[in-house]
Amino acid sequence: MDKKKQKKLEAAGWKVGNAEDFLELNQAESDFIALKIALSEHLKTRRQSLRLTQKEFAGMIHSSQSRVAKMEAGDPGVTLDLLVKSLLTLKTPKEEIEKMLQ
Amino acid sequence: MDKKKQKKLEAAGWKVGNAEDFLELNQAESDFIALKIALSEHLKTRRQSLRLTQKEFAGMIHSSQSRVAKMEAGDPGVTLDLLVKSLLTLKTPKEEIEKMLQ
DNA sequence: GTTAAATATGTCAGATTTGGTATAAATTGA
DNA sequence: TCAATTTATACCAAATCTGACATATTTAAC
Repeated sequence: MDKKKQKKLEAAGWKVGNAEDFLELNQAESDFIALKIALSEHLKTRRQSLRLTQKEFAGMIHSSQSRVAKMEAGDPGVTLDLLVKSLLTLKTPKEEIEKMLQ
Repeated sequence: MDKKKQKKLEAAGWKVGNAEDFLELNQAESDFIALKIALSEHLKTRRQSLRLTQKEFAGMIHSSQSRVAKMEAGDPGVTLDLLVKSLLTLKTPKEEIEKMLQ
């Protein structure tokens, strides 16, 4: 890493010159995974509270029962896009989405 | 739509029997688009406040300058996943992410 | 105005995600 | 128990998204 960039990152609160920048990326990645898991769990809870089957809900979001199952299982091959679109379709209150951000 | 499903949806606060279910889906979709735009604008602001160039930031998230430009431009072909990963990499405070949810 | 740096725009092959389908396993209600 | 419903798992071709690259445009500094 060149000195110029290092100064900029340090000014921005980054720790550099060791393995920290690598660790920080991992932190972002694990935060991202944690967020997806929180969203998937919430999706399942909310669908169930609305007494909708996976099949019924799949129809509402123009998807399939199997994909809804994967969403709720926290399958890595499910995008945040799909999870958030689903929660928005179920009109999840903003306060509940905020809670998921810890 | 069959009666059974209609009852379930009505109990969940959905308006059915007219064009509302169609409109509701559009509402979720426009909410989703609005969220992505809010995130992209915030990403640009935050990168700039950290005095990072698009190229420098691209390196931090193992992407390219052109993709960062597309993210910040609110390009439809950019996923929420990429936007959120980017914001997490920049250690965006939770409070700021919450604000973006209106 | 010139130059260099930064950003925007267009393209594309490879990778990932998608809905759909099939079917297995689990849950429910009698 | 047992049949019906619901959910989980596996697979696939089509669609979408990705980083990379080329290049045009804008911005900044002199």
